[in-house]
Amino acid sequence: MNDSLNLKFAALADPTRRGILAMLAQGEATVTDLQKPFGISQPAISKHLKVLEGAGLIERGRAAQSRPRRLNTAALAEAGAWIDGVRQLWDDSFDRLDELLADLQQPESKE
Amino acid sequence: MNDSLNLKFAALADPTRRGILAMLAQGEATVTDLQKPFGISQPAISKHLKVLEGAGLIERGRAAQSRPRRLNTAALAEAGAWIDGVRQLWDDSFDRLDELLADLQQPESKE
DNA sequence: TGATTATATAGCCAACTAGATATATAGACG
DNA sequence: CGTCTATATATCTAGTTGGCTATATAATCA
Repeated sequence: MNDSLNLKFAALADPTRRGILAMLAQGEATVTDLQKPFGISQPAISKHLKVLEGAGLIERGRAAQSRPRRLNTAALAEAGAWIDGVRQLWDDSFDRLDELLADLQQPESKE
Repeated sequence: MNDSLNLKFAALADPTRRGILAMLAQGEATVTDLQKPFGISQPAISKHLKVLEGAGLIERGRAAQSRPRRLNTAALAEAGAWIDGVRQLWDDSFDRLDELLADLQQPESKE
């Protein structure tokens, strides 16, 4: 259970894949387009795209013999939501109450 | 260059580490505390903590013989900011102008 | 001091990953 | 049809990773 989140974060862990996502944020791009900026082989790009697609982060279109990729921002948002969730949990947590109390008990805190 | 972002996303790629972060979102915890929920060895936990600390996502305190870990939300926020940046880029992109135009040229769009 | 508790480190191994090259598939076009 | 362009798949390999057990360090306490 939540495997798709797992796939998303695993996909985001690679810098080349993040680069691909950044490129796709500016619009659709073909495999050949995507290959240029990174100094790696076409199969390597295709493999990365497969991972990204498996994570739902991108989608595959079709135009003539090319398969332009497009960003799926909703899937990206899910990863962002996990991060926000943890941060929110932290912000709302009462577990740090003792710290606050400790602070209040030392009125002459220098620094 | 931006290596620290890399470390953050790599750290987030593992489900156990995300679990640890989720636990720490509710307050400090020791290595022993953290070990319980996951069915893995103490050294495995320590290794994960080392990765998380290397990414700046957590910090190490000290209390008697224990080293309680605490979440660093600012570092987490940086990963979130990258995601938001890509989404923003997509939202603001003019590359999809043609789509809009195509839409406008079909006035009888139902729905 | 010696025993106990908490954590870290070392070394090992199986699984996975990112890259490469070689080859296959598929559509476009003359 | 054959050729070119675009992409996908197969196979291999070196490097990384996540887990383990065994052991080391470090602080506490009797």
